[in-house]
Amino acid sequence: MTVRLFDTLSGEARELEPLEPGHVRVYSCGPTVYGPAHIGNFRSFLFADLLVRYLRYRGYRVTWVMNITDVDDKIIRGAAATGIMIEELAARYTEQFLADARTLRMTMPDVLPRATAHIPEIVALIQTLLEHGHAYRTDDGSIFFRIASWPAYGRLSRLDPAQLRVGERVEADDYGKDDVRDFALWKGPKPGEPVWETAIGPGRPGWHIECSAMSMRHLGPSFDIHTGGIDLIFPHHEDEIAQSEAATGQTFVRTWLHCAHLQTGGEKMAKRTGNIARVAELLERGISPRALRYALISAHYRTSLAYSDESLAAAASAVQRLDALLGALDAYRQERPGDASLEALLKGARAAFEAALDDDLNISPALAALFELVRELNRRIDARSLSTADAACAAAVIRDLDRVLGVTAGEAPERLPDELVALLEARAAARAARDWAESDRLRAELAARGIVVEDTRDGQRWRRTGEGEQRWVNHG
RNA sequence: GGCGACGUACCCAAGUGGCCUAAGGGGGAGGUCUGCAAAACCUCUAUUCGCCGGUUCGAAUCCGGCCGUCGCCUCCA
Repeated sequence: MTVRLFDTLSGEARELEPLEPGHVRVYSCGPTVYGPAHIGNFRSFLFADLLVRYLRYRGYRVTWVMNITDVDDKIIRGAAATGIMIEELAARYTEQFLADARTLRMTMPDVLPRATAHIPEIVALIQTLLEHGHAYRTDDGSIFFRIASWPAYGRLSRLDPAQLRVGERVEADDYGKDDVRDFALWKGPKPGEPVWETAIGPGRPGWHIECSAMSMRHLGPSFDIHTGGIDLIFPHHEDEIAQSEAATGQTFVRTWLHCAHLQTGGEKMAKRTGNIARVAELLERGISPRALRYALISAHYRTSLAYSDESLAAAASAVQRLDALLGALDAYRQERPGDASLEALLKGARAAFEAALDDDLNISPALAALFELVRELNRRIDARSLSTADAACAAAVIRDLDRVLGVTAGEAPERLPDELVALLEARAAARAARDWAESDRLRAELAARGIVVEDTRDGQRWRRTGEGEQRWVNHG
């Protein structure tokens, strides 16, 4: 069994064969830190996270690089509008991004390179392109990539350069271009904009060049996987290929993976349409981060995903179903011989889970396999047909599969204040004495203090009421 | 205008020629279990896959047309 991934450039699914056997190098286009990212952005970051988690689950060593664009037109405008330095604005939203990423349990990339920390690499790349005749200067000190010098331009996006509509938003300072379709590698100095004094003159980097410079700096001139949103295919990734391959003469990226858009209200979630939701706002509304993560990763990455309050609620229920099972397995105690068919059940579920994800990260059948296992384990819990050791074994398998998904509750349960623990213990005692009136009174009292209690054959379990992060904790 | 994706139950969403009288999650309706509650389990909730033709022994799956939705075409994850 091998991992197959759908490559945008060739238009076909291909087996993953890392350049260096056993070691996969992945570059993901990360955020431009001009404001807080919305959850549509996070869909694409979490898709990359899922990829990395699965490859590691599969035993690959993975080097994952995600860039942070900390200088661009929007950041400059944003800083000017709020009267702060661009470094300050970028730092603020970089922090915000990292906080949101942690909230959503995104694996931390091995490297998070910032554009402003890679000016020498960017300049060197542009110098090479100038030397090879793929780039030219204009009067204002800008440097452009000459599309006409690169016949393969348009292959990734399947666009014919000759057919490209010339945008209406051509800036005044772009008039010096030889061809309106040429794109900026370096932007000449302008008042009020950051300027670097470099060997190619003063100015600042264009958007596309940073990804080429940073990916090749950290992963080499040729690497395995490059991810991003589908909207980056053109022009961003098309430009990356052109400038990188024109400079090195080598294949830039072996497999291009693109994540489809998050849809809400029937259209793409985008800042310009205003139909956005942000992680911090959802947290304030009491949404569980794990439910949000589940909602964003639970559909195949190449299909657009409908997001709504309803989809979020469905995700929350699905996550709670997993929580409830794990809680039940952890509390389960039964002296009896082991379940002879359990091993085959667990192996079968794992095999189905892996087969689905091997197939271009097809997560839907993987989740189906997981939930079929959940139902079967619940049946066996009800039937008391598992031994204590069986239950622990089953829980371990679920948690192992969750290394890929990252949606189950963490290991460290919350400690309740002593007075609430006392109430739980009093209730357990009342139940042991079959004093139902007292038991119900204590349940109501706990409920009034925000604690839901349930009774199982293996004792009480509790969790906090309301929205937000919830998990069942077994108690006696 | 050019290029592309998609249309499966109340919602989300797999399945891309026979194992489909169509996964899984959510929601809804009944039931079992339970002191009660919750959880869990069981049954039901698409004889049908946008519409119309065609190919085939056989199609949700292939082909053609039509209708509809969405995306990209130098801000974009």
